[in-house]
Amino acid sequence: MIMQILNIDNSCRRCKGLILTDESTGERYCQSCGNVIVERIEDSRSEHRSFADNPAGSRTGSPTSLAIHDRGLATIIGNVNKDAAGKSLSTSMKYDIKRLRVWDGRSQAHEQVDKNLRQAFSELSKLKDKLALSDTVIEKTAYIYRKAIGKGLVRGRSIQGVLGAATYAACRDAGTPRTLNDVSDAINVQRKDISKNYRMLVNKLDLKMPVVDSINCVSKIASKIGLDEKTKRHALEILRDAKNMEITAGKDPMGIAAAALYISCLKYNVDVTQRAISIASGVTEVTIRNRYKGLRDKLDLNY
DNA sequence: TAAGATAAGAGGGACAT
DNA sequence: ATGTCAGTCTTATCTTA
Repeated sequence: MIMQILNIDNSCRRCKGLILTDESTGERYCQSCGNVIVERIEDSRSEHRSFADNPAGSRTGSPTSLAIHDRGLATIIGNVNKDAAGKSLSTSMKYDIKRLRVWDGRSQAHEQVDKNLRQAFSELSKLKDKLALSDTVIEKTAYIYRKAIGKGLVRGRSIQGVLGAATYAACRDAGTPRTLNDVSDAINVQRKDISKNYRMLVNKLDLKMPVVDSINCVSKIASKIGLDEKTKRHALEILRDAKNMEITAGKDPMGIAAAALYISCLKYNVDVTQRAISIASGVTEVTIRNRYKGLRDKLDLNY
């Protein structure tokens, strides 16, 4: 329902408004009505294929990325004992090159580390699709994962567990609203493991994580259910008041956002059930009710 | 069928031992 | 390091309108 096929002319089906892309969240949304079209961002980097008028083909080589095990910069020392001019090498030179070759091989393989990265980044590209993550988040995830490997934090833990944690951390850092449950479902690792690894990463790598803002959560939920702009705005007002009264601390931001939206729906007589909001937000109905009660009592709302 | 109530259980932070 | 405690959230079940 909320997902629509993207029009060829890049305009919103509902109101013909211009479609914009939010680089940080990877969401494509309508400029005028806020309707989220599809939560996926295509890789907009240059393509690497040869053209008829450029038979040599590669202009720049493959793009370098942290999310490739060797960053796309692999270099191998060949196995032929010839120099650049094709002449055979001297005996002493052959020896030196042999030594080089050994070390080159070792650095290529990086023993376990390189294997680990290969596997991790293959998982990461699957995650990118499942969670509709932007390139920014992917690079950030790869960066965090590399740091974790470098500190030997992956040893004794599952690759997927740590990668999931790195992904979650990258999302938090980029302000892309993905919950532990989102990541957990996508990578098929128990939520508690991701969360445990996430805290470990934050600790050991001294990551500075911004607190999840319930305001970001509102638009995520609202677009999933397809609520209009007016309802959304009122929910944001409720959130602002709630924050001023300091009744949001220690609560799940997603839960607060869900409750604020629910209240907003009641006010404008929008026919949305707690269940619908619960599914869209990933928090249970009970939690929504609790937050709803809390907000209603503290803010003197009479509906 | 949606909303409200209640209880049991899990996980994590704060704090003391 | 380990244990306890208060507070939060989830799951499950029952009642109410």
